Amino acid sequence: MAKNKFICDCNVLHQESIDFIETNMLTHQEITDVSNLFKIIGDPTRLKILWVIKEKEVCVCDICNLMDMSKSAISHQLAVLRASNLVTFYKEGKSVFYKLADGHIEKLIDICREHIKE
Amino acid sequence: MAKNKFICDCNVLHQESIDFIETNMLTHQEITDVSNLFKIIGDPTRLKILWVIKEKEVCVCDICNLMDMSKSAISHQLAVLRASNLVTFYKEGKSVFYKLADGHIEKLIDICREHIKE
DNA sequence: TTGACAGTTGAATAAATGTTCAACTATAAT
DNA sequence: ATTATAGTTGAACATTTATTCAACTGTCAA
Repeated sequence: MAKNKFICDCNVLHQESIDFIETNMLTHQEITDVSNLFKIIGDPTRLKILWVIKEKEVCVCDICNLMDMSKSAISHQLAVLRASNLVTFYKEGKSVFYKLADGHIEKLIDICREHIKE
Repeated sequence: MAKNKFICDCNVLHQESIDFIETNMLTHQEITDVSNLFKIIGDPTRLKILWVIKEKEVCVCDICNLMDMSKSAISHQLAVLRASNLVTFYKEGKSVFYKLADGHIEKLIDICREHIKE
């Protein structure tokens, strides 16, 4: 049924389509989770970080040098990646080494590159 | 070689790591393209629209009703999706029907849902 | 041709976000 | 102990971005 008489003033409703789609719709939580993950990868700085640590475990210093960015900027984005469990890390002396949490992100990036090519 | 003496003041450099990573690094253009695509899917409204039209070709009215949002808001986001060639559309009378441009996005969403489950 | 409606668009507003700066913690070396 | 350095963090600032509002186009019906 039309839920939003107050927001949308349309009369053209394809009820069967709407019902069918509503049956297969993602939950609000799923939409939130999935879009949040994409949003995180949807920033060039974070994407580049992920790409860098996908190749090798590297310390924050190395990331800064590879990306020509300040330690602070990198560290802030690493905090975002940590909060989303996309990366793990271990300390060694004064350095902190980061690596990808799992292979899903790699897969995501590859599929996306395929798409771009077309 | 260290490129940013001015930005990062680190001394701990793992040169072999840096060289190896730089060899396999994505180009600036690739980083931009890929992150732009992810950013577009990384918005809950756009993600939901994509999910909706993945199931069936529907008109803007139907999308509005399914999502409880105004025609203007939906139309603005459809414009973004059009600009990125993620959707195609055809007109039928006063209505405009949208559908997914290809199956890549579906694949992306599925992989992402897998990731979320863990 | 007039009125009604599906959809688009530009400007304005409010909210979210990325980087910088400065202060801080923790580890290592002298 | 003191100093230097790798890394983190909070506040401030500037930029981006999503939605609303109002005006507009184009199609259909009377």
